[in-house]
Amino acid sequence: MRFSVALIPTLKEPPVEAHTVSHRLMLRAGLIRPLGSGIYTWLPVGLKILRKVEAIVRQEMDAAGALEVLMPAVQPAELWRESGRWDFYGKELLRILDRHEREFCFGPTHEEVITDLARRELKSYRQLPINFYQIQTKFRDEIRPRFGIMRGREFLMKDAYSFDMDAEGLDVTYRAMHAAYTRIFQRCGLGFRPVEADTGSIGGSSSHEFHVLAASGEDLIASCTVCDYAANLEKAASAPLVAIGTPSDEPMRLVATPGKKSIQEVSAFLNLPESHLVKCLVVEANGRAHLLLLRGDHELNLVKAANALGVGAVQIPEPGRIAELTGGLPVGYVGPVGTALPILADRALESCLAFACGANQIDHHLTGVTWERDLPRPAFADLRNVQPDDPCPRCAAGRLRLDRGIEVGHIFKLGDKYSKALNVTVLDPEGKERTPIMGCYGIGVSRIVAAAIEQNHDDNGIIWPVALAPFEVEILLANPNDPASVQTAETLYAGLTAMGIGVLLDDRDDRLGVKFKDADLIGCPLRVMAGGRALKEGKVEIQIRKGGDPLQVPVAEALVTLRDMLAKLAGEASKGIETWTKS
RNA sequence: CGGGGUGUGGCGCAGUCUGGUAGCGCAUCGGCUUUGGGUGCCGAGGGCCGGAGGUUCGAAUCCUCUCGCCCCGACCA
Repeated sequence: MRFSVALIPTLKEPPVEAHTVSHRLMLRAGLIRPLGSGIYTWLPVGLKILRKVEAIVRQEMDAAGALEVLMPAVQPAELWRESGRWDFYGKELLRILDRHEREFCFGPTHEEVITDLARRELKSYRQLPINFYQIQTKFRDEIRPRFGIMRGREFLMKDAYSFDMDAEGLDVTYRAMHAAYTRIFQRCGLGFRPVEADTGSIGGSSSHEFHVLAASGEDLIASCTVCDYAANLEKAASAPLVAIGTPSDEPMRLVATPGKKSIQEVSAFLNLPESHLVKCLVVEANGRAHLLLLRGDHELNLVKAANALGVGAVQIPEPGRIAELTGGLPVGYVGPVGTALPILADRALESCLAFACGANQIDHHLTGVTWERDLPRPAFADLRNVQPDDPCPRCAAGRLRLDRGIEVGHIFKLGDKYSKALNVTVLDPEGKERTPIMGCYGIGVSRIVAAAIEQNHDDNGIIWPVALAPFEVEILLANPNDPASVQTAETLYAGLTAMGIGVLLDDRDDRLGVKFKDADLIGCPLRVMAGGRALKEGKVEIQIRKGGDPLQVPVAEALVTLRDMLAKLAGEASKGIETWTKS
């Protein structure tokens, strides 16, 4: 591509609303332009990157035996009523009416459509297992779109849906998808990590998320410093903690704590570490109030709480509502001793010797509270978020660390939720009707582009991994009015193109400084200077975008050198990944 | 959805409080200059000041409504 005739509208300054690195750089490098909240046009260079990701995903899905289809983006409400999701899905679902006022939605996902296809086309166990995928634009009307492409409303997604006869078959398919995803992210040159995820209310047996590790990631993931254990924060567990607490021969005592409500305040006032306090949280689940107990220095995990209480979700009531539920108690003094509410305590409290907590009396706390002596042992469950340095639940030696990640892939055993609701059956070898079980597997194709930038950039711009770069090489034509420079640049351009290497030729009649700045911004892995100082000695200058000293090579050797350097860069990228992923 | 902010040429902003008919930088176009890190100088084009209504002799500026966009909130009692 020639810069002079392309549309690559780079910007010195991005619009104010862009805050995250990838959003700013995508706008500045001329990859995308916004059209509305959370919706973007992909400009020529941006689209090249998107297509590279798409090609890698497609190749690996095909290699894993999945079959590509393309389903409608617009789906009839009828189908969603059948699965029960029309009323359940909420405002994220963009609902539209056609000219006959019939209801449709713009698909945020395609379980219904694929399951409908399956019930029409799948008749026999001989057709199974089968796995369909598509790469398609989705629309989810996010509460708050942000971070540009990262959390847009419209986005490009690869989604796949598998059908197996039984759980053993699904296991095989699931593992194949796990392996395919690993290859996809490796080939993209990204530092990533597969982590265990909560299966939530759908209740499947397995779920993994694939996260690109980046400081700006929206999600927290926990991983063991020794073994392979890794899970997202919703799911991550800890091995039992060592017992802490004050000696238990102290009697329980009522202490006046006027105006001291927060754990921090009470801890300072009573001169006790926060870990020796118990945090008492009133929550509501399916209209029933519960008292949840946590160690003072621990945080409640709402997903775990919902799982432990066997409900879809738990709510934190407003302070006024809490007062109603506790007989007029202001928040801060609620406690487990003498409460009428059912109690569920976090596991970390199981071994607590004695603790301080609210006294169910305004401006008072209890100290030296001891299980059995002062109150019966409640039910225990894992309710908290793990913290850095918690012991690993898998191995004896490991400790957990927390990192930020961007979720770019998710694989999930669905079970028979949709195949049952839409009545998919196939005949088994005995001629009996059976309901296949499903898995679903998503990749945020457009999100990968943003995630790659979050992970690979410097102050001057993007640094593309070779596999995703819109062009592997950018040629800077030093001076378009100098015939020798032009000839060198054109020869390189033709040569690289003939070798199948993507190349951007900056042939604009502009100052070199401008070209340098734009080249850094756009971030092609290699930059070649045609003309200038080097050419006076019959050489071109090659610069690796990642850094290092520029290399001077004779013009005649330039093509071979560039090809070899690219191969080396691509190789380094995938080697780096192996050390990241461990497993 | 709740709270806050903001809307002035393509981008970044000033002007709004204290009403008098719109300005700066970048970008664009023309000319000269410069030519290894966003050159310098001269000149030009481009804005019904988000929209509607109102107050006023007069509204970017004041009032009402409306739309867009951005930020914060949905654990720490």
